[in-house]
Amino acid sequence: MKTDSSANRVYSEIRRNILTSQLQPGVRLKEDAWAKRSSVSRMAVREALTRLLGEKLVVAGKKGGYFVKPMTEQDVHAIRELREILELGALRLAHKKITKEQVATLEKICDDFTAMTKQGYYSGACEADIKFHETLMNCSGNEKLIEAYQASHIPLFHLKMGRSRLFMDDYDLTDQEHRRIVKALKTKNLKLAEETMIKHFARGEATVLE
Amino acid sequence: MKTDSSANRVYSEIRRNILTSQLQPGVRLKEDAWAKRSSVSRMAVREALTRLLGEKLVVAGKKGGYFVKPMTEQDVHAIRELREILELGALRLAHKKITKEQVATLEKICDDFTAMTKQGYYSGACEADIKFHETLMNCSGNEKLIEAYQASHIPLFHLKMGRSRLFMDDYDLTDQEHRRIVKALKTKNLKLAEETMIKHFARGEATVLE
DNA sequence: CGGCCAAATTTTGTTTACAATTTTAAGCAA
DNA sequence: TTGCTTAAAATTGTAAACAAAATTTGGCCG
Repeated sequence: MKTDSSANRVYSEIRRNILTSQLQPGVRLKEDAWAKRSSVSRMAVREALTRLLGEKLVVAGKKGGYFVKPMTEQDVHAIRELREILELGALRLAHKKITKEQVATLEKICDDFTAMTKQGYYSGACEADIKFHETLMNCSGNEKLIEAYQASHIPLFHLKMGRSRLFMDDYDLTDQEHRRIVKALKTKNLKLAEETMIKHFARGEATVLE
Repeated sequence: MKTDSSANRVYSEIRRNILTSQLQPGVRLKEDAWAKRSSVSRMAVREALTRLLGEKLVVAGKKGGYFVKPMTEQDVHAIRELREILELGALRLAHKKITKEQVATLEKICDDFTAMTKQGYYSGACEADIKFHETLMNCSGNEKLIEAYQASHIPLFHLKMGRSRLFMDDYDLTDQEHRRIVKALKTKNLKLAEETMIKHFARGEATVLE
């Protein structure tokens, strides 16, 4: 498949819409509607939708048709558990092989996070938060682990988290915890990094459940 | 998509062929050839292939066409690491919530494994081995974790392992380790279960690298 | 003999058309 | 109004046809 094929274009467009919650879970994705909207043939849309089916971003109705995959409360909890497993795993791998440059990148992201929260750019801060964790995953150096992380659709989960994070206190704590994790990695203190990350996630869940 | 649609049929067929290594990594999957072979239209095959693209079981060539995803030596290592992360995570969750019935199921699979190795059914034993680990994942009760495990295409990895497992000694050790893990879960000895599983995987890698 | 160019073939990308199914809407009687 | 039946519309599933691109083939020249 060439990267500029029409099927690929509409695939990217629908995917982005789902991942940014422009498309609500459960809504039906009509082939003709997307074909007209994206100025491609209906078959291109079909291809895009079956590909997203493979990625488990959409589900197929028993009587035909595709729907944005719904996310239950149970899913939110399951994804949080999975995220913890994957990120702690990545942390242990990163601890062994992280480079100075990678540490610097993480520190830069922390600074960005701080700056944006101070100036009231909360969506931007949320993006920096996501980026922090993605970068940490990359530091694991394990391509399959990174794939698994991406396939678990953290952005969707993170959005749900982000919505409930309304207070300034939470941003400050998040910032401190991120920085403590980086520092622990820098000083090869795996134990501290692990403990901080576990607390980080636990607090995240508590915040959501409030 | 109805479950008996032609696209779904050919999807299942190609998928099974990849997962059982009937189709070698890297080979090109020609639409017309599969259309004739499966007596469906070419578009149905295209759908199947794009869905498999979403599942990352095939890759798209830059100049078009689909190919069975190749697996490098590096991938084998990465998947082993990922597997360890996911299975240890599942073990910790299972430790908290495993039922008597689930323990019994695991014990039954161990017995099957023993019986088959004794009688020389080594492919069967390999299947029982895969089943043991899949069942363990199920005991975690975390649907997303199970999905991640399945999406990591362990069967392909396991086949590579299985090929190198030529000696009877290895089957015996595998059997013992499986049983020790089940016993540890039964007696709520998480520490022992973890240690045994870590050793189990370490030995697995060593066997392959020989 | 080997490399290179062009024609022929194969293969994929895209569109259109049609059939089958499902959903929606309308009419009608209780 | 409500529930049922049936017609109409919308939507998906399937196939065929065509265009574009890539691959192979075969011959030509050095």
